[in-house]
Amino acid sequence: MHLESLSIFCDVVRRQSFSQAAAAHSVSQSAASQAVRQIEQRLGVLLIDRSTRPWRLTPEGKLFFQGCQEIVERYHELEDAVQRRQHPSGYTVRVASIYSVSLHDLTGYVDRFQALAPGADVDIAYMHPDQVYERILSDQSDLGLISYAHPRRGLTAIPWKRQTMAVACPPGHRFARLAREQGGLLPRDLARESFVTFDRGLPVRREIDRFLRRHEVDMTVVAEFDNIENIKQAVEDGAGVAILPVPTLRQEVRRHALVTVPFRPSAAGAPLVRPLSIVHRRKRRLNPAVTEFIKLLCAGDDAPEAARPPQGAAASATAAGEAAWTDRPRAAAAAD
Amino acid sequence: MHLESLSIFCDVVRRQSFSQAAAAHSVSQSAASQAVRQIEQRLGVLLIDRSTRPWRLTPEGKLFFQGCQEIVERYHELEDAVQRRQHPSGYTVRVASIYSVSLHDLTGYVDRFQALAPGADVDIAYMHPDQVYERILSDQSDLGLISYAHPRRGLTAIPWKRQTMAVACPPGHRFARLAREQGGLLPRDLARESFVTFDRGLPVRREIDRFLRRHEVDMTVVAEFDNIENIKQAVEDGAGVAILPVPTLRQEVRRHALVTVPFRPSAAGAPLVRPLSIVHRRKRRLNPAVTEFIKLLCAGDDAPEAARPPQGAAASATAAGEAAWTDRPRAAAAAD
DNA sequence: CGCTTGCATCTTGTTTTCTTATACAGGGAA
DNA sequence: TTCCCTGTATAAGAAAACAAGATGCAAGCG
Repeated sequence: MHLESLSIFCDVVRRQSFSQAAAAHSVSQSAASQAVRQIEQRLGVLLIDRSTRPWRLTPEGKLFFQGCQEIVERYHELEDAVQRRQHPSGYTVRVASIYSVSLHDLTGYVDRFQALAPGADVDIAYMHPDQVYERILSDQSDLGLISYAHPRRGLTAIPWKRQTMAVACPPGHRFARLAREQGGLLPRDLARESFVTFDRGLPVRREIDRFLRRHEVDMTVVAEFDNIENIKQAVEDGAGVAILPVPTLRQEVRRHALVTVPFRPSAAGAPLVRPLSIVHRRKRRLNPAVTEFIKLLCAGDDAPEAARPPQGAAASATAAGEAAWTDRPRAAAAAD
Repeated sequence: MHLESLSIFCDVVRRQSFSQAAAAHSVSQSAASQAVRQIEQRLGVLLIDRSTRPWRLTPEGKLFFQGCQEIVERYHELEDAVQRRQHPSGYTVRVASIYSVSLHDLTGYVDRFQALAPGADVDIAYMHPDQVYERILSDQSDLGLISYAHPRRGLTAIPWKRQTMAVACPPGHRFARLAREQGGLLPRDLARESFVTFDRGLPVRREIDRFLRRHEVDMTVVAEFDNIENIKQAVEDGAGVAILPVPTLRQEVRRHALVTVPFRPSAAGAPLVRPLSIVHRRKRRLNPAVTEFIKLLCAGDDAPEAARPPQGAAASATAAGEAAWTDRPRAAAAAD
């Protein structure tokens, strides 16, 4: 019997809901249903009486639930204990992040985390996305922060933030005035504008192109880079405008080197956002500090900038890791 | 994490041997090795220090072993408790057996079992092998006793007995004298003899034919039946001789209706035996009484007749169910 | 030294499990 | 009632996990 199945069963009982338990365990509702059924079949006993609505535990179900709960808990404690013995005291959470997750974003979390878990330490390193994947897979880091996370063999990703993207231009650009006067611009205002953007093949570039195509806007690409810093520099130098995640422009905006011009809400389709994800090794138990840190990252969406969806969709955030995708074979890494 | 893996780990530790633990759990040594390794990988901790010989538990391994042992045990007790609640008291072990496992064989076991477990009851029904499979799969019986068990979807078989086969003939037959004078006959003595045997297509028939072919003996088949009773009757009636499992001839020998003539040990290949197996539903927890009964059947090889291999090969018989095969898709059922 | 024993690893075929899509049932609203 | 909505079960196909056998490798032993 799979301990994970037992855990799901317990969660189903506690929440009185298959679907919620499934979400909390990052599996489909179907999988939760099947997990419970599998236990029942193995035991040859009905644990849940589904004939009544809402369903209830059978007497056997109650008995099993109580025992299960304790067994699952004990096992988790055992794993903790074993891992704790290895790293005798004070965990270090090793985070590998892409450059463009600004330091500023993270320090807040780190401070809160260290307040929360005095013994623990967070060690953040910034690097190219390929290296992030690399370090996670080679177990040099516990967590990775990347954008447009692409499922990969041996990795699990948890959605983290969705950064809205906006047009960046020099303060003197006509768009800057447009932003002041109208509060933003429409996609079609970009038509035939000089455009500094990402290399083809990067996921972010594909997203931007899709966005422009959707709005039937044709821009003039004057330069392509594989990283945000170069793009910002080019825009500062007057090469043209760019579409970038707003939070990455904080510094330049503050020192008035660049201006962000948001898109005004437009009819056609979703706004342009850059999804950031937390990735970690799959099939690998994360130590308690890491789990805690993930929980903090996800829960603490009272974070400064992240563009949150208006409401809803945030429901059922319980365990860190709900709604994670897990890998699928083969994927091409890409910088942005 | 698979509870079975934890259980294997515990067993590996207790026996200080991967291979023995594997055998006790009816899996390959490879599987045991991988199970332990999987735990280690998940924990990111080495449980067994393999650098020394014999290997030893690491400190983490010791810790984990202690906890594991208790968790596994607790879970088993929980399953027991849940199942016990369903069948409030006194189990009935429902056995479905082919006709040719003589009643006599079983009553001894049943008596011993009832002495051992006063509350329990054994309910044996005799039927055609197809029906045995049927009843097991449809959960009408807990255990099945069949010969030449063929892997089937959803079934697990545990080797039980190996009945030596011998020639059966009427007391007046020349073979009877041969048996008295020489203690048995050689396969080639059968050449051109009138032969009553099983239907083509039955596993037992194929075995017999293979045996005769191996010894380059050509017999004259005068009748074919799909069951032992008819064959015995035909031999009694003087239709010819037959090759049958010795234990199935007990009654006829006692009342001097038939004589068994064993084969004298001969060079070419193994002796002719009929393997009997205990089958049960796979992926299904057997209740304690059933487990106990299986253990009794397997351990109690102090049984009257079964032809045991001289020595060795009986090693490592610990848990009931060592060296069981588990199903493989599709199989043709056959009577014998 | 070569042999035997015991564990690890690789490969391969099968089984299991997961996901998506869809069906179905009960409860509530129109 | 009838329709819709919510929540769970089921089906089918795809993906992952698993197990067995073959083989490799290292240590003990004659």
